[in-house]
Amino acid sequence: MQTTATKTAMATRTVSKQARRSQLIEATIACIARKGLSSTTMADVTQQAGLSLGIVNLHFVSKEKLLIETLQHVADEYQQGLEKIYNNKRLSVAEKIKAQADYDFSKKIIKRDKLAVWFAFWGEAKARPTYSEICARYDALVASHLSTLFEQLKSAGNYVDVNPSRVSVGYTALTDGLWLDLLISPRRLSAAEARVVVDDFLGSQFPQHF
Amino acid sequence: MQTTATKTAMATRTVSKQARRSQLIEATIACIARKGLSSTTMADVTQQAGLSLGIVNLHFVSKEKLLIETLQHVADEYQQGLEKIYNNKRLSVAEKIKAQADYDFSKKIIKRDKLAVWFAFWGEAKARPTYSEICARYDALVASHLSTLFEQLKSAGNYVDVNPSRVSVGYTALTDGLWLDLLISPRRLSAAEARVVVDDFLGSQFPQHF
DNA sequence: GTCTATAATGAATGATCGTTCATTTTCTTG
DNA sequence: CAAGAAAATGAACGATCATTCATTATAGAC
Repeated sequence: MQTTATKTAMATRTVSKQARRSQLIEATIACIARKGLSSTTMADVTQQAGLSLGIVNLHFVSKEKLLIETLQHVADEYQQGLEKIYNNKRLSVAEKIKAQADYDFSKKIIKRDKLAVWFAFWGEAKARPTYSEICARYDALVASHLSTLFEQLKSAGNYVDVNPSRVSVGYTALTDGLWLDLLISPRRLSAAEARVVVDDFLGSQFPQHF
Repeated sequence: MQTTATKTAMATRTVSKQARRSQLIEATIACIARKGLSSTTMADVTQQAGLSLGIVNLHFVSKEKLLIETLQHVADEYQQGLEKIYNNKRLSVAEKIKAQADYDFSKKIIKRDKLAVWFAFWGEAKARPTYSEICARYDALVASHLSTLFEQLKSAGNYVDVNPSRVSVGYTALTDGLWLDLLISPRRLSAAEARVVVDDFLGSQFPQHF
C-alpha cells in the first residue's frame, strides 16, 4: 500500500482527478457566463466539458457542491494575485495600492466570464449562507490589507483628514460598482476608463501620492 | 357599452386588477429577498400573497412576466423618488446632489428587500436581455441627470480638473458598491457610514460645495 | 332574487432536471 | 497479456415546478 509503485499510481490518479475537477469548474464558469446561474444545468456543464452526464456527481457529489467550489475557485484566483502584490517587498505602500488598482482592472480580472460568476453568486448570496460566507471572507481579507496600507500612507504623508478604513470601504465599493458597470453596460464604460475613475478617487484622497 | 354605468364598472374592475397585481409584485419581492430569485416558486409567491396557485398566470400570464414587472416596479419606484428631486426648482445644483445622496441611503431605499431584488436581477442580467434592458435604461437616466448636475457644479465653482461624466460614473459605481456591501455584510457597514463615504467622495471632488 | 360575467381556485398534467447505478471503457499491476 | 480496479457513461427514475382548465365563488345588472 505504501510501495513506490502504488504511491506513483495514486499520485497519477490524484492529478488526473484534480484535472477533471478543474475542467468541470471551468465549464461551470463558462455556462454561468453564458446562461446565468439559475438556468445552468448539469447537462449544460457536462456537455460544455465534453464529458458525460454522471461525471459531476462522481467528482463533486452534487450540483450544489460544484457551484460552491466554483465560487471558491474564482475567489481564490483573485486573492492569489493580490497576495503576490501584498507580499512583494520591493514595492512601497503607494506602489502596492497602485499595483492593486492596476490588477483590479487588468485583462486577467476583467474577464466577462469571471465578473458574471461574481455577480451571479452575489445575487444569490443573501439566500445561501455558504455563498455569503465565501464572499464575506474574501471581502474581509481585502478590507484588512487595504486599511493597513491606507493607514501607512496616512502617516507617511501627514494626511490629517483621511479616515483609512473609510477610504478602504470606499475603494472596494467603487471597484465593485465599476465591475458591475463593466459587466452590465460595457458599451458605456471600458476597463481603461474605469481605471482612471479609481485613480481620480485615490488622487483626491492622497494627492501627494497619486 | 359606453354608458356611465358600464364605465364605472370597468373602472372598478380595473382598479381591483391593479391592486391584485401590486399585491403579487410585493409578494414576489418578499420571496426573492427571503429565498433568492432562483428558488422562488409560484407556490411561494401565491402563498405569500395568501392567494391560490393559479392566480399569477391569470394576472401576469407567466412567471417570467411577473418577474420582469417586479424588476420594473422596483426600478420605477426608485426613479420616481429621483425625479422629484431633479424637478424640484427650489433646490440648487449642489442641494440636488446632496438630496440624491441622502435619498440613496435613506430608509426607504435601503430596505434589504429592495436591495436583494436589485442584485438578484443584476446577477441574472447578463443572461436575460430583458433584465439587462431595464437595468441599462435606468442606469442611463441616472447617469445623464448626474452628468448634467456635475457639469453645472463645475462651471459654478471653477473646478478645472474635474471631469463631470467621470465623476458621474464614479458616483453611481460607488453607490452600487456600497449597496452591495450593505446587503452582503450589514455587520461591517451601516447606511449612515455609507452615506459618509459618499460625502467624502463628493467633498474630495467639489471641496467648495460639500 | 335571478342571471350573467368575471375572478379565483387547486387538482391534474407535462416538462425539466438532479441524481442513481448497472454497464462499459480505460488503466495499472504482475 | 490477463485480471482487477478505477473512471466514465448515459438510460432510467423520481422530485420539483410552471402551467392549464374544469369547477366554484363573487359581484354587478335588471
